[in-house]
Amino acid sequence: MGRWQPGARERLEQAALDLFLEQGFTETTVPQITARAGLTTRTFFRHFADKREVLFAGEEMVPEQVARLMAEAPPSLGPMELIAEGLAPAAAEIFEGRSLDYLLRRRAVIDAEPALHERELRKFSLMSKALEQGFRDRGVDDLTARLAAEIAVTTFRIAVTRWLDQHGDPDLPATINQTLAAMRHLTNTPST
Amino acid sequence: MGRWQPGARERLEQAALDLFLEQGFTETTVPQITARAGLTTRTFFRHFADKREVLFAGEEMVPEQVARLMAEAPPSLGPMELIAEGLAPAAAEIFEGRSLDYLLRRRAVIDAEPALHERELRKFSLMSKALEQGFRDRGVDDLTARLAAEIAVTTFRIAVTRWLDQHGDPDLPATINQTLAAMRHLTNTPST
DNA sequence: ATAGTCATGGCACGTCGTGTCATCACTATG
DNA sequence: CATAGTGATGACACGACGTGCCATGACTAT
Repeated sequence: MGRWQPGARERLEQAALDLFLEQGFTETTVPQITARAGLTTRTFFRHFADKREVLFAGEEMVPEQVARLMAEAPPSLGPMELIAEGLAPAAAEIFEGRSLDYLLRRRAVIDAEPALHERELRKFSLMSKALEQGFRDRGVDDLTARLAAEIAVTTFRIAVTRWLDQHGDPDLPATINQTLAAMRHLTNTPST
Repeated sequence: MGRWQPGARERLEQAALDLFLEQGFTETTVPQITARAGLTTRTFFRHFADKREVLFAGEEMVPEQVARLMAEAPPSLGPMELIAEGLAPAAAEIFEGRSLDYLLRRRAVIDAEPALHERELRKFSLMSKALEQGFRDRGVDDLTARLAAEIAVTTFRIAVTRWLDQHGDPDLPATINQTLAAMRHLTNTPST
């Protein structure tokens, strides 16, 4: 036993998600969240930079995870090969420990609130920055690194959306492969 | 002469951009902006939904512009052809009337403030939604429409970044073409 | 024991953004 | 000329957000 009830951060996340689902993000105040978690308002802002961040906890490690996975990959892989091979493992690591149900409820809250969508876009932007740096570290030129990073994130985002739309079936790796195949088919269309 | 000094909105935009450059976004308060524009705080929020929006005025018409341009394009064009032909004209219309200097100063402010970057990402997201709908209206299937929309926006964003990095030379249409060519080259790389 | 550490509580405060009503110049209609 | 209507702005109160600062109190190390 600790000096305080342990798991304050997790209690805040749980209380916040529940309240957002019950009565909406805007209608939920920080004091309401902390009251349900048995804490005070000031403590909330010690754990999360702002009210929105409570839905994105744990994602601050994504850039580091991406950097590590890219550094571990065989140096011989080109950008598109790395995307094709690395996206599914990366997704598995990012979503590790979170249930499909949690992801669906979280998405429902985010989709209902433009301010939360904004924050989610920023998280993907940070992920893209990490990918871009990873590609550069592998010797890819600046423009290609930037493009490959954006392609990877876009494929990831669209695949996850489709995967959640179908409640997890087919599985995420298969959906990623389908999405990537569609991307290649589209961009390989002749311009004439 | 009107009953009030005309151009309140424009005065607010100008005062805000100047103050953001002088002392930063966070350090600038809305009363400071309105004082410089000769207005009151309440009036600021009648013109802009929040403090960040003052930097994105006029962009609310982008989705409609995109929809119109896509509807006017020859129906025979496939998604990638439409992107290749339509991106430069779209960019010209979106940036019409804004000087390179204005775009550079605006970007400097946005890049210095994550909250503003978030808002910019949301604007691009809305542009993507409009593109996606436009592709669907042209008979493109859902997945391809989504992918094509994201490809278009990504190409647009990266090209504009590169164009501004080089202070406008080469011109934007040429930079768009280069960026799109690099995108095709990357995605056409064999996976083996 | 005693000092140090660290998550939390409590409080004050500035800023943001909204609801509400008043003002006041101009416009339309008689 | 008179009167009612319109629309942008002013003025004020208020709740919520987010931060700075100091106090508390339980655990830890020596």
